[in-house]
Order: sequence, then structure tokens, then C-alpha cells
Amino acid sequence: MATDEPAPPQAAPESEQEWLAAYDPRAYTPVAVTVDVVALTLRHGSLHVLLVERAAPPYQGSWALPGGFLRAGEEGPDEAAARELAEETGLLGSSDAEAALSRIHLEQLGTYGAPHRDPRMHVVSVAYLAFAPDLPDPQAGTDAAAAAWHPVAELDLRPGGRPETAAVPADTHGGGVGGHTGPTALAFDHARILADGLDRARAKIEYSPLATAFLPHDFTIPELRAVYEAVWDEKLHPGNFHRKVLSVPGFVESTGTTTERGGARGGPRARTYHAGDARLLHPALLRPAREDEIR
Amino acid sequence: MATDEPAPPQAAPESEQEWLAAYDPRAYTPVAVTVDVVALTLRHGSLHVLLVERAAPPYQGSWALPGGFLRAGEEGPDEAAARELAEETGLLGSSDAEAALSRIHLEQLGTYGAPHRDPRMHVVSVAYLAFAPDLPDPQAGTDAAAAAWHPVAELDLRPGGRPETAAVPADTHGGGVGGHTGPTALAFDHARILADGLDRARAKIEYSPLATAFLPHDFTIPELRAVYEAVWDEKLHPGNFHRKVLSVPGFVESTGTTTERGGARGGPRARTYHAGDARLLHPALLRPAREDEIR
DNA sequence: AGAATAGTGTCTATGAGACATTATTAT
DNA sequence: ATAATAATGTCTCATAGACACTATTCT
Repeated sequence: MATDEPAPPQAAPESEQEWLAAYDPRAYTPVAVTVDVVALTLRHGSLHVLLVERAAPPYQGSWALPGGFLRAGEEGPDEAAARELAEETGLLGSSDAEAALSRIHLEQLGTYGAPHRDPRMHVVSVAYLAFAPDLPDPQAGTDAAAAAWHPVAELDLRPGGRPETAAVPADTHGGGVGGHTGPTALAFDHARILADGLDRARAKIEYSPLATAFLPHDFTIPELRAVYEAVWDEKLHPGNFHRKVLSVPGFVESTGTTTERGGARGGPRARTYHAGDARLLHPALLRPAREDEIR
Repeated sequence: MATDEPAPPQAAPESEQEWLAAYDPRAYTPVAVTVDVVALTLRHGSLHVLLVERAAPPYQGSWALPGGFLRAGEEGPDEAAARELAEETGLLGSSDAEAALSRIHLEQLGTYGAPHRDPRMHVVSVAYLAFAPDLPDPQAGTDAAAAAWHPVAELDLRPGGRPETAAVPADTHGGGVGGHTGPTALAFDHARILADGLDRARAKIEYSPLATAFLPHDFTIPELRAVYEAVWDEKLHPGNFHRKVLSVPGFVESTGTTTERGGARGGPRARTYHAGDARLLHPALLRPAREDEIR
């Protein structure tokens, strides 16, 4: 921020006031700033991500992460991401929608700003990662043709990936959700952003209690285990997981009650818990080591 | 990116070509994009950060993180950060400077874009974190009054911090490095960015081998321990640390030689190592647990 | 000589994971 | 009745950390 600032058109002013007055931001090559949200949830036991179908070029008809332009001078990226998420999930207005929104975890994921990632102009996108409990199906926004939760497993994440500098849509009208023949491809560099978000999510639930953000306020240990199994795509040992969760201070707190019914295919009723006050898990829930991820 | 896009002035065009032609980015409220770099190194056994003294308002005379405006259309934030770091460290041009630069680790830290963090206009800054070996003193850049490595311990990091939305410099001419009476305050929200960078650095060296990025190509285990002790601000047990480092596959590789001399105050000569090929440490080097950081 | 340090050995407490077991519930 | 599951118990192995010890080098 100290060097290479665009100099004002006139000679160097002597006071900050003069500098401000002489400063004309529109005299320089513009950059647009957007936010994109990787919103993850669990539906029917598998990980889903919120996508919108683009109603306008570029990538018209393709699925993309929900997002939008930063309202310059009015909001920061954090607020913009929260606003976009609320708009896109349809969680606006109603009072219990506010409550539902407040339970969603939202954190910054990273910023993507390769010069030609958007063919229109240089767009720098601040990406966010959200963990949400199972939500109703979203309504299509004003300028999105559709909005829906997609199973992450059906999306085309890396295979070749879209090169960061390639901006020409390979198939402007492909990528629809109905009757597709292969994994759905995403617009822009959103496959990369989603992949980064999934990596972050997998790492985050190891040392933070955020897996509970995928569940309703009260939940059972087996439900919590299902979250870990879905995010990590690994089967976990039920007994060891149970004991481990209870052994981490502040992770979960007992409600003193149990579920109404036992498991769907038998078994006793499970005790219910809610999230504790820990912000970090000590010791962490390490996911099974995979040799190939080390180097 | 799919919603709230500024509509082109004319009616909705039918093809992407028309849309592009009708698109005028300058018709909307502008946002500036900058990159700032938290460059950390070890000097005389303590952690230092690279700062520049601002030669122009706002915050003229204050110390700030090195950085500058993104060259719109020409470079992404990653390249901009690398360029700024090279310029500010004086590592440009010469051939072995290239080699030194290539050994510096650079990763994205986060993006800071509260509307009034810069009084001139809405500036969204993509912050980067760099780990560098001990470098020569930097040269002041063209528009920075000075550039220097500052001991992190002497900086005013959080105490009150600057509120993200407060943009009025409290002391435009304070904060010099010579003969100051208290901790140095930083310009803009750079204290917050630096604090976040330090948090990231402390966490990163737990599970990645990046502590080696603070050292020359060949180093000893005690030197590596000094890195951990400086970053974590904790004394570590020499014997246990030694055994632990050697037990992590791919962390360090023996060079087969030893140092020329023993320790400064006695002791045998230490064996030298260089960084191995591991990208993650398994098992991680956990820093001593601090109860107060959990909740 | 005395002190500091590199590196190794040993012991203990803790946690991860494999496996077994009991009690409870759905079909 | 049978199968599935919640929850707990037991055992083994790996690791973290405390401590001791030897060998080497500096002042």
C-alpha cells in the first residue's frame, strides 16, 4: 500500500486534503471486486454445495457459485458475502430465517484475481466458505435462472480444471443439472474455488468444532459422525468416534434427553447433545493419515 | 458472481459479444485493489517484519506493510505480491538475488476490505504472508521514505487495535523507529493484518516444514529449533525437539557434514541438514497446549 | 578447568485404533 | 426372532514429554 500508488494527475500535493481532492480513482484501469460463496450443507447424508444457473453471459446456462459485486463504499467483503448468502438461500425477512442464518458459519476462503478469469474485465473475487444445516430448497434469485443444492460428488472438480487464464466458455449452454451425461462443469474458475473450499472444510473440522454447524441445534453423536464421514468421505469407527468426541473438552454438551426413536434399522435411542463452548478441539480429531497427501 | 452484476446501460443484449461491447466498467463506483505483504524473517534470534515508512499521506510518516496497487489487467494478486516483495527487499536484478527470492515462501493470508479502512476510497487489500531467510537491509523504494526490518516484539499489535472503520490517523507523524517511547503503531489496519499473519505463521510451522524457509539452504537442528522458539515465543526441549524432527519423514535430510565450529558458548559441532521433500509434517510438531487459546 | 551444548537413551502418561461386549430398538 | 445400532470396556501400539547421560567444544 505504500508503493506504486497511482500518482494524482497534478504535481505532488503537500497536504492530505489536497491529495484527496486531487485523487481521481476513475483515471486508472478499473478492477471489479466480487464475492463468491462456497456454501456447503448435508442432505441425505452427502455433501451438497449451493449453485446458481447463470442467466446471462458469460457462461450463460452454466452453474456457478452464488455471489455478486461488492457494493463499493457501502460494505466490506464479509458483509457482502453474508448478504449474498442470505439472498441466495432465500433466508431473508422472516424471523426464524434470521435465526437460521445466524447459525451458519461463514469464513473467508481466499481471493482469486487472475487477470482473465472473467472475460469482461479484471475481476478480483473474494471467496467465502459457509457451513449450513440442511436448508429448504433455494428460490432462484432475480438474475439467476435457478438455484439448487448440488451433490459435490457429481461436480467436475479438477480433471484438467479450467486453466486460470482461459476465459472462453467451452460450452455456453451445457452443464445443466437435468439429464447430464457426466459431471457438471462450473463457470469461471469456480471448480478450483470449490476444490479449495472442500480442502479447507476437510481440514477445518479436524481441529475446530465446526462440524456441528452442519447439524441442527440438538444432535446425536452418530449424526455428528455422519458429518465427518460425508466431509472426509471415510468410514469412521463408531465406538472410537463416540468415545473420542466425548473426551474432547467443550466439543459437545449433553442435553440429558434422547431421540424419540432408535436408528432407522434398529438400535437403541441415541442421547442428544448440543455444541459446547470450545473454539478449538484439543486434542484434534485427526482424519486417517493418507501417505499420498504428505508430499 | 451470478447476481447483482451491474447491468449494462442498454437493454439486455442477446449475445455475449454484444454484452461485452455494451459493458462499461467505469460507470460504477470504483474499488481499488492492493496487495500488502507481511514478510517475516529471523534476525539475531528474534522475529522481524519488513516495514516501510510512508512518504505520502495518508499516515505519512507512519510505518506500514509494504505493498501497492494491483496492476489491473496485467497481473493477479499472487504476481503483484511477489513483485512488491522483490521491489521492497531490494532483491531484484542480480542473479543470486533471483535465487534468494525463489527460496522465499509466499502465500495468501486474507483480504481486508472494510469500506473506510483507507480514507481516500474503498480499498480492498489482498494480504500475503512471506517467510524469508535473513536478508540484507532493504533499500528505501521510490515512494517510501525508508524500509527496514522491525522486531515484531516492538510493534503495537492489538492493544485496542485500530477499529476497522476508523480511518483518521491518530498521529500522522508518530511511529518513527528511532528513539520511540512505546511500541510502534502501524498505518491503516496493518496491525490487524500483521497479527493475523503471526497467528498464521505460528500455526503453519506446526504441520508444514516451512520453518526451514527462515533458514539458509543448509542448517542445523538447533538452528531450526531457534526458529520455532522465536515464532512461538516458547522455549523447547532441545533433546526432544531433536529426536522429533528426525522422526518426521521428509522433514530434513542429512548433508553428511557438520558445522565448522561448535556452539557459541561451547558444545560439539552440529550436523547440518537441508529441507526434505515433505509438504506436510506427519506427525505434526504440536506447540505446547495453552488452555486459554481453546475457548 | 569449567560451562555450555549436541545428540542419544530411558521411562511414563496419554491418545489412537482394533476389537469385543452389552443393552436397546426396528422390522 | 433377527439384525442393526448406541454406548462402553479392554488391549496394544505410537507418540509426547520429562529426565538422565555422554561426548564434544568454547572460553
